[in-house]
Formats: sequence, C-alpha cells, structure tokens
Amino acid sequence: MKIATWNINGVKARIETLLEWLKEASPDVACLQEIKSIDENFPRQPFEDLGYNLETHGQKGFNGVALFSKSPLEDIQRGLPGNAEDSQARYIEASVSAEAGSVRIGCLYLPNGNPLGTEKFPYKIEWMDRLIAHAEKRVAEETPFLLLGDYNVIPDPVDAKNSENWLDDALFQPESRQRFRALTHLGLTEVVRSCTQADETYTFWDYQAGAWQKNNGVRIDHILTSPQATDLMIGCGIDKHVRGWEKPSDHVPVWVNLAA
DNA sequence: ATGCCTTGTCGCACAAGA
Repeated sequence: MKIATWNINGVKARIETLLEWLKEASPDVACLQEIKSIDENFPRQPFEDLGYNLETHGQKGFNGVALFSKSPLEDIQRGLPGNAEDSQARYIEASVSAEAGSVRIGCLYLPNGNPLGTEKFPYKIEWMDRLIAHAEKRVAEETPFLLLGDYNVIPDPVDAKNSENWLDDALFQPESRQRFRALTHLGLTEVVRSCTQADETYTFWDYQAGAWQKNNGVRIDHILTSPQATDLMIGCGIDKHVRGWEKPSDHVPVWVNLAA
C-alpha cells in the first residue's frame, strides 16, 4: 500500500498537475494540503473518474486538507481535537482496510507560524501540543497509524540548504523543532530519515529568487509512523522531479510503501 | 530587503504563504 502526502497549493490551480502525478505515481492513498477550497466547490469529478474516493475538509480561500483513496475511507474525523475555537481546516483522519488489517491515516497542514512576534507563532505551538496529545492516544492503540503532511518544521540544520537563513523563521525555531522531536519520542518513526541519509533531501522550494534552480530547498513535509506501521514499511521516496513540471506546487510529494 | 512568485478574493490591490 503506497501512501503519499503533497501540499498542492490550491486544488483548482493544480487539477492537471495533480491528475498527471496520480496517474504516474498511482498512490493507494494521497493526503493533500492547502486545497484552498470549500468542500462544496472541490473539483471531485476528474479524480473520481480516476477511481479515487474523496473526503475533504476545506474552508474559503486558505488551508484545507483532503484524503484520496482507491479503497473506501472509513470513520472520517475532521479537525484536530482539543480546541473547539479553532476554525482553521488543517486536519482530516480516516481508516482504510488493507490485507494486514485496518490502517489509520492522519493528514495534516500544520500552521506556518510566521511572522514571529505575532499571534501566529503561539497558535502553531498550541496546535503542535494538540497534535502530540492526539498522536499519543493513537500510539497507545497499538495499531498501524500514520501522520502525513506539511509540518512546516525544518527538523535539523541538514534539512535546509542554508539553515542560517532560517534562524528567525517559525519553521526552524527551537520550540517548533522540540515538538517535532516530541512526536518521535512517542515512538513514531520519521520515515524519510529512516529510509535515506542523503544530503540535500528537500520537499519545498520557494517560488521566489530562483530557489528551485539553486536547489535552495527545505525538508518540511514529513511522514511519521506508529511502531505497527513502521513494521510494515518497505520503502519511501520523494517525487522531486514534480517540482520541475509546468505550473508546479512549491512542495513535492513524499510517499511511503507498506507491506499491507 | 517591508523585495523576489503564486494563489484566491464578492479583486480593480491585498493577504498569506514559507
């Protein structure tokens, strides 16, 4: 079972690019972020025609997440628990059936948190604390569970081409990085680092200042797996070439393959 | 560098992104 995550930066602007990647990569499950669409206006037809079941959790203009799956999505949960006042659409979770049993999949778009000194950064930290609490609950269930998405966290200096340029950025603050590590301390495995130790492994390149041409990237899209999911892991990858396509997102897909 | 792009918005410039 191939499970992927991709921040597509607007589904309506990315229909053709997304279709091309789905046909090429053929993920069993795709977690999408920044759909930038309300559920009623999501362009479902072209993706359903490819054979995907869709569940969306959107809002007007910004944010928004979606799950695509070749097999039915069950027990859909919209929103991250723990704060009834949070109206931003950043989390959707569902189960899919596999040969090895049910797999629970969480798709997240973690708050960016910039600029520092505004209410945006404490919102990011509060959101991460809730994510840790929710993940702890799921890990305790001792079943296959994955958390995929745009974490907006650069875990370590090696995860940026020029980490010194990110010292005053919310993505690289000690508070953000500590909480990302806290997720792994629950027993979750960070998939890409467990699959590859290669340098210059990035998932995002800014549209500005020729970042892609200079390979001035950062690694901020991650997949975390519970022990029972990690036991099934047989491979992972980053579809870097997609960043070079026509009308690309500024992020590229990241995927994991499970023996399930 | 409050810059550089890209997307969405009840647009006719601006917010948000990272």
